This record gives sequence, structure tokens and C-alpha cells, in this order.
Amino acid sequence: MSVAAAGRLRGAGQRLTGNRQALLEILERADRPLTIHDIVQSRPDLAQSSVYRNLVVLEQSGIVRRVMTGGDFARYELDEDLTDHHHHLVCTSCGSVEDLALPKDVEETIGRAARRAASRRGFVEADHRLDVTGLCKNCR
Amino acid sequence: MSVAAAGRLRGAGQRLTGNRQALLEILERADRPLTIHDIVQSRPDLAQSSVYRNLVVLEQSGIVRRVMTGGDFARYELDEDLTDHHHHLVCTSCGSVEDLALPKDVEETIGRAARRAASRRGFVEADHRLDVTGLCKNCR
DNA sequence: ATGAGTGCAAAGGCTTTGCATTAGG
DNA sequence: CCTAATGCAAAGCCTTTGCACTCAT
Repeated sequence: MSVAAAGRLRGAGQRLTGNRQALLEILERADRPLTIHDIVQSRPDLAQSSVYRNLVVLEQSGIVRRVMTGGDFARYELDEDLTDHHHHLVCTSCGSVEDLALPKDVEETIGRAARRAASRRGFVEADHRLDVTGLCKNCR
Repeated sequence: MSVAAAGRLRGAGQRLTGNRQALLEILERADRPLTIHDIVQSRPDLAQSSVYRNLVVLEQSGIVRRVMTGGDFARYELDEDLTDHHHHLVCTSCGSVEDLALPKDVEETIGRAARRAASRRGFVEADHRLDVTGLCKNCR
């Protein structure tokens, strides 16, 4: 698993336990943000409460990001500076989610517009998140 | 309140009750998506359960849209074809949300990229939602 | 050794639902 | 009139928390 993630965890004064390693490995392998259900299903030996607690720790350590894609439960993915900036393709019917990268020039346009709009309203440290929605192959 | 909304409600075979009119008026006045808590607070005579139920009806009638901005509760706003296409400016610290319109050329760039990316993955009826995140005046 | 992490079960908090009553068309 | 809508309270569901036990350092 990622050396960077482990270092960041230590840097936050947190221990690198087996459960946390397992979480990081699962999230690294995924090509989409995972639900708690996904995670526990792929590793039934992990206690659900520990998964919740460790994801909070990983989030606070800047390793993991919690994303709400519109379904009724949270999804988790590695922080963007451990992967790459990307967005999500969300099916409005079944709720499935896939990672999605946009062309660099589009990203620049969005980022520029986001920062400008934010500062105009007195917001600082502006970032953005974009979900592309539609009907997936199975649902269309 | 909006004639279009009332018509759309009727068209969906739903009754235009006092509660539903009240909801539509509140949402029309708002310049941001509202939480259930916001709504019940501004109209304490509305029963919370009826608000939930009516928002489902309004959503299924294509009048209201449920948005998850990352906080722990849902927010509701009028559907875009009753208002205008817009996005949200979300404070990552306090969770406050404001409506945000972007320049038309930026929207076109985003929409084009979104549709292209979606169709490449086999998605149809592609749309998009964008949240600009940052720290608001009070939290910065 | 010793405080953090874990697992189980119980509690929380937003949202949904059952049921008797009220009201829209 | 007759069905849908309402309000209250109870139930659901994802998530968080309490507590005793175990493990990382």
C-alpha cells in the first residue's frame, strides 16, 4: 500500500494498524468511491464500527475523503493528492458511481471560474467537485 | 406561487393542498436550497412528516430537487426548469450553502465535456452538478 | 507496560411509515 | 362523497458511541 498514506498517518500521530492498512489497500484498488457496505463486504473480518471509526481517522489525517454522491449513504475514496484530481459519473437510477477524469483544459476552465466566483462571495481556499449524472448502461 | 409548478403537480395527478402551496412559496423565496429544518422553522405549523412526504411528491412530480451538499441532511430547491441552471457555493466548515450562477461560456464548456464523457461510458441523458467549496466569510 | 484500537451491542439522528382523522376535488 | 393528505407517534436505517478486551509501540 501507499507509502505516502502510511507516512501521513504517522505524521498525524496515528498508528498504522492492520485494519487501517486493509482499508487503504481496498481504497487503492477501487476505481470508484466505496460505501461502507462495499468495504465490509469485501473484507467481512472488519468490524463495521471500526471501519467507520478508521475512516474518520483517515479523513482527519488527510488521506481519505468522504463523498456524498446523492445516494443515502456516504462513499469514501483516497484523497486527490494521493491519486489524481477527478470527478464522478453517477447513475440517477441505480446510484452506481464511477471515477471520471476530464480533459485538462476543461479542468482549468472550471477551476478558474470556481475560484473567481468564490472570491467574489468572500470565500477562500476555493475548490470544486463535479458530478456528471445520467442513466448508466444497465438502467437506460 | 408559480403557476407552472401548480400545473405540473396537477399533471402528475396530485392535489394542490395548502401544505404544498406553502412549501412551494418557501422554496420560491429562498436563494439557496433549504433543509427540512429550515422549512419547519419558517413555518412551524407544518408537520415535519408531511413536509417530508410532500417533498417526495414534489420531487416525483418534477417540481423540486433534492440536493446533498455534503452535510448530514438533505436540502431541497425548485427544479431548474422552474428557476435557472445554477450551482452551489458550499462552506466546508459550517456547511452553509448559497446559489451560484456561472458564466454561460463556462457552463457550455462543462456541459459539453460532461455529455462527451458520459456517452463514452455508455451513460445517456447526461447532466451535471457542480459544488464550489471553500471557507465562507464567517469561517475563514 | 500502557494508551490506542477493536468488536459487540446499544444509542443517536435524520427520514420514513402506520393509522386514525381531516380535507381536497 | 371518496380518496388522498395530514399529524402524531412509532419504526427504520445509516452512523456514532460506551465499554471491556486486545494490540501496537
